[in-house]
Amino acid sequence: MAKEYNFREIEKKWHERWAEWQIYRVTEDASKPKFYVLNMFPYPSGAGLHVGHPLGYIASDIYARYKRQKGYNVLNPMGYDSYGLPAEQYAIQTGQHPETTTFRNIDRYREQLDKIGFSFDWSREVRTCTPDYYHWTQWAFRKMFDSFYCNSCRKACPIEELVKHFEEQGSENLDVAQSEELSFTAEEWNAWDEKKKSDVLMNYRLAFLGETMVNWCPALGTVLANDEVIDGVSERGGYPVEQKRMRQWCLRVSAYSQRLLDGLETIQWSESIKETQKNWIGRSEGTEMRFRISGTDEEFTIFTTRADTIFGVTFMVLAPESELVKKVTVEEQKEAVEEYLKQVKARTERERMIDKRVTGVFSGSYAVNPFTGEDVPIWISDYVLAGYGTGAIMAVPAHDSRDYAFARHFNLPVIPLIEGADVSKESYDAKEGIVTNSPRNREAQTAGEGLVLNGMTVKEAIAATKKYVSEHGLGRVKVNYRLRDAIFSRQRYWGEPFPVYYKQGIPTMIPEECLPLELPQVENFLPTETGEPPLGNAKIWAWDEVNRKVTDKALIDEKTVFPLELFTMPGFAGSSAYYLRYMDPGNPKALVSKEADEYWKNVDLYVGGSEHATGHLIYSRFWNKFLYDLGVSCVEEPFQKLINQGMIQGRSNFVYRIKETNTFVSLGLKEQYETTPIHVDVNIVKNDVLDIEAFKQWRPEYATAEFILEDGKYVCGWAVEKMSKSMFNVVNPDVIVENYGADTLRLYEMFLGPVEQSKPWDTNGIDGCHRFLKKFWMLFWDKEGQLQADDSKPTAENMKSLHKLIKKVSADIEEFSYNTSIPAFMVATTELSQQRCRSRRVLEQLVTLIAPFCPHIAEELWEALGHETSVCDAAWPEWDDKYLVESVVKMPVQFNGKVRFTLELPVDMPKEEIEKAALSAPDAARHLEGQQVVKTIVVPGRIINIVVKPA
RNA sequence: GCCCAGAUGGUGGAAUUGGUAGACACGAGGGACUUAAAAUCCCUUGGCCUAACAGCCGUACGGGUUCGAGUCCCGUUCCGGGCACCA
Repeated sequence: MAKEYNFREIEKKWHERWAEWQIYRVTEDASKPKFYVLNMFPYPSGAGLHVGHPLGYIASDIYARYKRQKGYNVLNPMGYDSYGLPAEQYAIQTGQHPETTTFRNIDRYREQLDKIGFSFDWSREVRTCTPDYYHWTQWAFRKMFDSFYCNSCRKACPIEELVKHFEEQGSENLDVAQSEELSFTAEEWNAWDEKKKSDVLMNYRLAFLGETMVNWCPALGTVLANDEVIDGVSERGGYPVEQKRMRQWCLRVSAYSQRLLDGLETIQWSESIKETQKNWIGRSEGTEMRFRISGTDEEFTIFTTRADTIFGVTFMVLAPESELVKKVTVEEQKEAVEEYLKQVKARTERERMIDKRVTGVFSGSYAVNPFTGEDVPIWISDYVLAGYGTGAIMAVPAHDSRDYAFARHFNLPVIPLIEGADVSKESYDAKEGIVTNSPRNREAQTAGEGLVLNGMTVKEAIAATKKYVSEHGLGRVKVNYRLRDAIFSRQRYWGEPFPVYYKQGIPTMIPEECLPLELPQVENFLPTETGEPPLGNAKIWAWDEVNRKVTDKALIDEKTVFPLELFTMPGFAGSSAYYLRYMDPGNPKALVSKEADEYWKNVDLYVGGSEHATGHLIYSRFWNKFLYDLGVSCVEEPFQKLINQGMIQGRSNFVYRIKETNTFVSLGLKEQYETTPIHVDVNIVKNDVLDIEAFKQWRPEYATAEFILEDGKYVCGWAVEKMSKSMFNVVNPDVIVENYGADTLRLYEMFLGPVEQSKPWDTNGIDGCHRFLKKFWMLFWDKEGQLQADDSKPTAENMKSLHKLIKKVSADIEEFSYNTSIPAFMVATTELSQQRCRSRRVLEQLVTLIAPFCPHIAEELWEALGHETSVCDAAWPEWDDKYLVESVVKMPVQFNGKVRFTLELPVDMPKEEIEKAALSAPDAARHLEGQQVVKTIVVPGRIINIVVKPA
């Protein structure tokens, strides 16, 4: 009897053995180099895992196992991002408490993950919703509150330093990140009361309370961060989002804009993600210029990247929210302006996006162009954003399409400044060409005497204007970033509570010793449309408890009960530094110990979806940079290399019902009838052929269905769609594991295509991978089911097949092209099988090679080969080019000055020798001496390819 | 509108980075074994022409560089992703 590949038994056995051996537990080990592999941890959603989820986990698990075999001490942890909107929405929809559903979902996830055979060190698991974890989320927030960002030293510093500065110099000589530029003296500062000082400090803290325009989502009952809003609706649920002015906790992410940008140059991420982040940060170099309001001494500042177009300014525009609006609005225009402001306010973000009509109103005032002395009208329009630059612009309709549209609509003049630019139909926006009309005539130039741009290229003109402006005190060179501060509070229940209480209205941090501040139990955790936080429903005792804890320690001076902050933190709070916690998960004294952090440093390989490009991947980098400034994290960038696995889409199947009947027609014949396509569960379809009996039982209304078949089969149609329950195209990995085994699932997920590419799941091809594993298995057993490994010397052919495979697989794993390794395994298996390879040495190495991909079968065979330890610790084999004839370098050679050769020579011939020999060779034969010609390729013309093999 | 990535058989996808395009797998067709089915194994499978050998055409489209282009350059079309009154 041949020995059967009983994957169910094998996988069960090894799951138990791994648990018993604690094989995946890692500790810091200075004798080995470290390697940190990390997956983006999942939200434990109610639907459980589908086959798309494990894709990235499998890819990283293969890498982790490979690195371990290469001798690294590998950290490969897993945990759950269990606070936040998705978990809470699921709880609300199913009418349960989020804590109940979250923990149940986690258990379900764990069960599913365990079946796939990952090498996670579960002893390091973290859950963001447990107090011993969010202790450190609150702790970091506290630290941010107590810090400001110093621009000149390019780092976060303790707020005490800033207070000291204020006491001594007021706001003089300050170069720090701030919400708005404030100006006060030391005397003023010292005279202010606590409340006022607190308010002023909010302008500088890295975590601060800010009165800002927020994305308010009434349906979700909470505010959302910019990255959580897509096309004017919420990312979760697609509910409408409106702009609302609210007092919110914010993180001063913008302080780190430049460092976030610079850091991108030091990490190995895909170009597209880096590009996305660069766009999101949106650095733009320009000039700030001051304009005087005509007839007054008042000045205001604008920002422009096209300082060279100063002579083409025909009007100015203020954002409707700008504080200047009041100042510039004259009596006669007051009514019109107020009407316009009302109108703007009534429009939601979404309406503004869809309807891009040109709107605006004249303020009645004029600004003086500092270069020409001309008066230009000041307008108010919502095409200028309050939050970017200074909320005011100089409009140059000839060279900016938005200004152009505005000018044409309100009939304002257009003055072209580039030679040959035709602005009769549209503006000329390109930053190229020769400048003219600048200035238009000498007399017009009063204040700006000396600045002549005519004849310059646009680039030269920008530089010249910048120089002139800063030298003459008309403004300054300025870099602006589009990156906004993150809104950090949510009016929801299921999140980290803020470690904040209000002392006489002053937001105050709960002392470090009193952390964590635990989330209280509440009866009603539903969000409200008005924004009243559900934490307000907490029973008094829960809050009292916290207060007592704080007061008993005499850490606050009065025995009064102070109100606590009722907002909770957003989903990204817990996921921003979890990779540090994995290094030292149980530590009650610190987020991570110095020793653990210095050993593991940062994540070497991070695997996850690209949808987090402007969310988690920005926040985490910001958070880590802050901790780096604090000296908590010893590496500035948290994720050295990033791989974005593609999404697995669903492959839906359809049946075609003939209209108004219960008869279904097969795909090939459907054109003859009028039909309606209906989604059919992909689990009752195999290779697009419908299981008719299963279909009849699927739904009661199909029990009596009739079918028009082709070739005796019912063939279904198919389409690629999102994997979702409603499309009946969800494939559960448990089912695959049950039918084919985890090793087949792992192999097939990788075989499906490049890891980084999105692709539909199609169970059809899985048989091929399963067949391969059977063949692989049979390589080791004879007809009687006996292990057929002996100590015979491997043949040259054996070695060639093996080393070809080692080389290919090693290179593929390093490059994450697992999909091309699998064919190599198939070819090698076939070759070794044909060669009737029995050599223990060869078979053992073969097992170690497949171990990262299919650990269960590898363990079983490794044990059968007589090993008592796990294959996880078997050394990764090295290849030797001497066995590889195909491994060659190609080198074009000039032959007799006329003929070119491409010589394919073994790699082990030193490069210098080839070159020397080739260049001096009177004929090619000299290279071929003592070597056997295996293949000669003569391309019509003059090219010869020669493949040689050492004799 | 701007930026990024891509387009190869019926399908998923290979191609040592400028050197015999289509590896490997699926699907399809044919065959062996079997009472039969499953499983397993073998052969064929880009298109056209041919009895066959051979030959010609083929990597979205149009040009170019090169002895030689799926690969490099220029232009066009299409699909995907990101940003978007960001001055």
